[in-house]
Amino acid sequence: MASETATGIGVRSTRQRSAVLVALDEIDDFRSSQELHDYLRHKGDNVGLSTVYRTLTALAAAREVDVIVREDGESVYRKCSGTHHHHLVCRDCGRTVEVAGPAVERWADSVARDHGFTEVNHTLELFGLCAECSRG
Amino acid sequence: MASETATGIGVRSTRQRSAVLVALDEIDDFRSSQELHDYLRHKGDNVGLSTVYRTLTALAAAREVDVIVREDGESVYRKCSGTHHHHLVCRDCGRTVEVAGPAVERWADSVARDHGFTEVNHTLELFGLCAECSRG
DNA sequence: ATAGGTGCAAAGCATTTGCAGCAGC
DNA sequence: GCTGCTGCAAATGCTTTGCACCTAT
Repeated sequence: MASETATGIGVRSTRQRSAVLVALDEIDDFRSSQELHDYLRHKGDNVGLSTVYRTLTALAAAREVDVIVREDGESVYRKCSGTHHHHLVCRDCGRTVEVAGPAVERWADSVARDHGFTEVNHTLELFGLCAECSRG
Repeated sequence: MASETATGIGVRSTRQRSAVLVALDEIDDFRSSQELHDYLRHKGDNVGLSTVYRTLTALAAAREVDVIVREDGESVYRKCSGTHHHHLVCRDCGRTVEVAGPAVERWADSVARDHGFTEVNHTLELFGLCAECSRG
């Protein structure tokens, strides 16, 4: 809450940051930095690749976007609701559903406590084929 | 079950594969390919880095080792029990505890079903500070 | 003998960084 | 005008691959 800006990150409002934010609003599946960069390029919003990387990294750090590290090690980003949740992602078309699992959170907490661990966070993502894609 | 060998992968038994398998037995935290390579090197078991990569990839494909993709995108490997489980990992010292969560598995299945997804698998890892490390 | 395995060095990729120029404030 | 932001290109770091040699069977 130090200094509120249009983008939520940084101190200046620039064309590039707005463009990235708009793109994230338009797309609502997880996309990599490079994919977002291509998307912007095709729209005519030219933004340097490094800027896309820097912006997404900053947005993720500010918790304004969710990040998932895919199994191939590539990071993908998506604008999400503010509350804690996980994702059910179609591995074919990328369609994403936010899912909340209070039971899982409680389970994670108790497992951590049982083993004497503190400051525990968790990663949990579900990957499968959505109804559309499984009618292949 | 085509052809059973000493290592569980490939058709030949080589010094290099045995060395990697032994190392995995000796260490029981998650280690990257490069870390395992260094470990072997210090032991005097010289194995090419590419061979370590190839062996770990093959072992993971054969489900003989577990893989976790860390947040920085690096893959880390560990020999684990055969049954399905997840991990509670100390982010400081790397100490790892296998945890089973039948409730989580059921939850994942039902969430997937509710959304019409099929062939769903999930990634779930807990990261925190173990008792030792939190007494900093 | 012959395929599979190995190792080196080079290539591939995603991502980060140095630095000069540009642009909000 | 300052300072932060941008963008290019170079650098980084993990991982994969081409290819010639080696070795278990």
